[in-house]
Amino acid sequence: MVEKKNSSTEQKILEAAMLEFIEKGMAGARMQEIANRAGINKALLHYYYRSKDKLFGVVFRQVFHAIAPKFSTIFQSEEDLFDKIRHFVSEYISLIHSTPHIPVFVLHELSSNPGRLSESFMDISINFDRLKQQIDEAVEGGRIKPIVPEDLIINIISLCIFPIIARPIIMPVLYEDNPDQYNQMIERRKTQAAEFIINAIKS
Amino acid sequence: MVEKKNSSTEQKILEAAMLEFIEKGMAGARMQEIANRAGINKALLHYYYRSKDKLFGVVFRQVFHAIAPKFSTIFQSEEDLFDKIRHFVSEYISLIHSTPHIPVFVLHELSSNPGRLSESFMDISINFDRLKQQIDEAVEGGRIKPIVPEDLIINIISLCIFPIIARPIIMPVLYEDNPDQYNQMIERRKTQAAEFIINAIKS
DNA sequence: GTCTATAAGGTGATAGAC
DNA sequence: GTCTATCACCTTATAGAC
Repeated sequence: MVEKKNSSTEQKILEAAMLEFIEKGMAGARMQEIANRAGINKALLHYYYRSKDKLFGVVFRQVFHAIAPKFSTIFQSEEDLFDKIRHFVSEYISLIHSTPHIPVFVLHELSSNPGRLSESFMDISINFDRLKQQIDEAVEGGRIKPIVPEDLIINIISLCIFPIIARPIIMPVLYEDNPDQYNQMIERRKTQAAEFIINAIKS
Repeated sequence: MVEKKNSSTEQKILEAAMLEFIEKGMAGARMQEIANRAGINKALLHYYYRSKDKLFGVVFRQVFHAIAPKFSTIFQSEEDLFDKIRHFVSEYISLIHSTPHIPVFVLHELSSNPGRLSESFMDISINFDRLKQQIDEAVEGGRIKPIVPEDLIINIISLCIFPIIARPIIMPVLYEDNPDQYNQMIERRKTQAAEFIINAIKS
């Protein structure tokens, strides 16, 4: 109780920093703009977080965790394989669609900063074991066509994320810049993408 | 013939600028570093291209054109639908794999710069008409399951590009940072991804 | 904890000699 | 065409008052 507005201010800074970093990236973000968004002074940023680098580190870790752990949660469940795919695709498209800029932000920073941010997913250790096991069993049982489990997982995630991060290209090229048509496509995918995958693998 | 090294220097600058911009993005790129890479002086950059902004504009347009027009070339051909998919997937994965940082660069810049770069694909006008027509015909003829042509196109492209741009995450998470395993997966995809798609749609 | 003022260094761009 | 030297501005970070 010693610091009244401490926790609140610290939180406001973090939220402002997320918006700024996600939108502009580490190199394009400005400490002044973060301060403006948080409604406080620039010097306070350095009081709570020592430097731009430190602040970015906190933001990146938090942002990455916000979209990565969802894998484990659903993939580890004991649902039937096909239902698990349906479930995951629907949930994950919704999640990514609600924060569509995060994946490109993460990929861009990992690209520009090879190595430096690697620890960010060291501690995540996403667990695909149960899903891989299910896929192997389904292959051996003849329920689905032979496929390398990792390949199928990559296909599933690709079909969820890419249509959302590629919106700036898809919308003008395929939908004449009509946002409604684009959003309808995304809605449709929440069920159709899973059926596409299931058709692709079932024997 | 008035300017001896003109064309050569201008070209060296452009190539150096591509490397720098693709790696660091517009905000992170440094004119000094571009000059270093080109083996010339910083002032020369401004002699040939007026400003960082102009130089970036030239680079972005050229980079975007390098990966976008491939769509039309293959998609417009008169191959059978299934063979066209096989053909495109193989060619496009090879192309993207050879310059894996371009898609994230393009998406990041389009994200940070909503509107400003829109003209870049105004003049491209990728032509999906023939492919869409083929898909519609295959649906009506009962050769493939009902699907919206745009949805199938998005699926195809997603399965080609995402596994490559997500390498910084896929390699540590799925392959324990082993590049060989990752590269084998990409090689496998050149044929397997097309079969995955064809299985998904064929009746 | 929060502010104003300012230091210290980097960056895009130009002037002018060769 | 190509270089060196330099300007003007912007950005991170800190000092110090309240």
